[in-house]
Amino acid sequence: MTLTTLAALHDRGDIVLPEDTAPEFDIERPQHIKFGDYSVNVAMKLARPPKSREIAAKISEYLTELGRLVPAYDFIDKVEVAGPGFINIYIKPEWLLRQSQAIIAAGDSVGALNIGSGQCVNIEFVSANPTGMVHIGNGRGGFIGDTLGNVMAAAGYSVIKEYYFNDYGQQITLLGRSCVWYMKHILGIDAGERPNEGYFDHFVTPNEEEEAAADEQSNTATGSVINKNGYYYTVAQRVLDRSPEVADLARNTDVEYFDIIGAKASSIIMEDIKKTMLDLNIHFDVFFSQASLDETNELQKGIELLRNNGYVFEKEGAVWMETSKFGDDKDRVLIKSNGDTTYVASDVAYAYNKYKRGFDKLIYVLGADHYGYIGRMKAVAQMLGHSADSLEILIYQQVNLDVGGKSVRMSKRAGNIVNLDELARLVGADVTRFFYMMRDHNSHLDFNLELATKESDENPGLSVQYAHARIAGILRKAAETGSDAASEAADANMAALLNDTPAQLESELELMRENLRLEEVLERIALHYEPHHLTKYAMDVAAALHVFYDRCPALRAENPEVRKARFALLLAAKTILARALHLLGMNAPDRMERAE
RNA sequence: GCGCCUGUAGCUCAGAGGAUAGAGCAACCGCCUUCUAAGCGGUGGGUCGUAGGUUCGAUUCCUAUCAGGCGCGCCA
Repeated sequence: MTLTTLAALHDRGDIVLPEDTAPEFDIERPQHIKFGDYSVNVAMKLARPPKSREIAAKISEYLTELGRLVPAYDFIDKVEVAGPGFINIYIKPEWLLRQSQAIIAAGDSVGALNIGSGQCVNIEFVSANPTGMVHIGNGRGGFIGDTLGNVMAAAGYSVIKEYYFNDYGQQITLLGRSCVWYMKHILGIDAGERPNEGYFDHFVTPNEEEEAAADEQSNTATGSVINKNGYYYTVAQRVLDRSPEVADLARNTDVEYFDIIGAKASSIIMEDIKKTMLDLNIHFDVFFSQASLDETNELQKGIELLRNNGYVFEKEGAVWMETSKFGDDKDRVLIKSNGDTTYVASDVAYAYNKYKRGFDKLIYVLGADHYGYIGRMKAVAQMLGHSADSLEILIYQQVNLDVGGKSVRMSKRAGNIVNLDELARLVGADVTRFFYMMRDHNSHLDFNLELATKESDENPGLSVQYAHARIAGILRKAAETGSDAASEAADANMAALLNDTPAQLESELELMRENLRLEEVLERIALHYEPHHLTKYAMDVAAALHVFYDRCPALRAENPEVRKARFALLLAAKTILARALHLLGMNAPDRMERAE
């Protein structure tokens, strides 16, 4: 169903197309299968009822003819006109069933597309500063970015996943000062009052101290005693273990030493973050250091480029860029009046660096608190000589804790921050990933830790893995009885299933319809940056598999031809499920072990 | 004050201008001599925040409004 179809009908005088514009229409999958596999609304776009029904009838006749005469259209079973002029197209059952073998043949690359046609895409996500652990809030970008990257790579884009970390500037100094304060406690030196600003664990009260020692979530406790199990205390200890010479520096209060110790602490924290990411199967190709922008002089080059392009001016002793010329709310400072470059200046340099590396598209996955980035960075893209569309910012909404049915914001002050590695340890990486990916990035996420850690029945992600494991179990069983499901499936005659009971055939066709949706789901995700559709899709395939499983025994099929054909369906579904799970960064297990 | 996100079943959420608005969980009723019951079948549950508008057709687009969240630094 294309414009050429319409043109042909126009030429025959069956329908009248508008002279100047190509008609817009949609090909969609109806909600109910009784309306066909595909439905086209072009007739209603061209005219109002009842005229639209006449047009639909003409198109329907034409398509029926095509299906009968043209081999390339022989998948068309029938075409019907319904309602105000819907053209409903039904696919031949046998054709659907036969696709199973193509899916099996595609294997791990099933669903691969070429809509990206090799375009280079840089996806930056997480990018949490190495001054503390990634928690369940700022970790959300990890799942979105990683899954989106996986899907875009499958869709034919050349994808680089990147983590930008800020190892530069005042916060490292602050981290160093905090670290020194803890070191003094460790070394038994008088540490004095705790600095107002910086990175600290919560205190514990004396009677909570023992309890806290046994409880790794001890940062929920507050009191007056230093928490020796607190994260920053342990970081300070690790800095001392690794670099005993800094014990001398800790006695010194000079700022330079804060920077040195801050750098050591930050690299330890960065290692922890990397480990957390690894444990959650969040993969990065590049970890990009902000400090390196200064070392390579790109910080200056970026500013120079903007200056040469005429977007830089001076005001009140500071150097500004005219982002407001490109739709930003206001202009932004690049160099402060004290001579320091701003964080924004680094952003310019970093974008400059990315474009220089040849990326066609820069995608930033950022939290809602970075909303202000959109206008400014799109302006930067244009000032650097690229289109506003070449830079895309995905804003994910905040993650709150769901405590007793109430949404509670995580905060350092409240001491209720839950780290991502804790969550991964409690519920496992696979469930964590699925849980996060069930929601649109635009939606708020209320994280119910209690529920997430509860019995796994409530986690639909496991039902998807179970579907995969179920199939693997059947294949295992087949192998035990000396048969090879794969080779049986390879020479199966899928038409054998057409004699199944209506209920069986229905479930078989439904399974194949779901299997065949993978490509369009991936396309939608890649084009609209909506990776959450993948979890819904995986659940749909799993549900179809479970129904099929209940209705259609394969090993015990009385007819050997039916058995073979069902093996083909099982292998196809297994291929699809494994692919979906892998794109989600999850395991596709061959066995499920009950955690009871 | 201005801008962005959200408001859909008891709960958490899907829903690409289409036909009778869906899923998971929770509740209730069935189904294991069967390839794993982490499953399947069934029942109940909705003024799609509210009010207008555009359209043959609006949960979807526009305007207004209410509610919740976030953002509007020479911080990072």
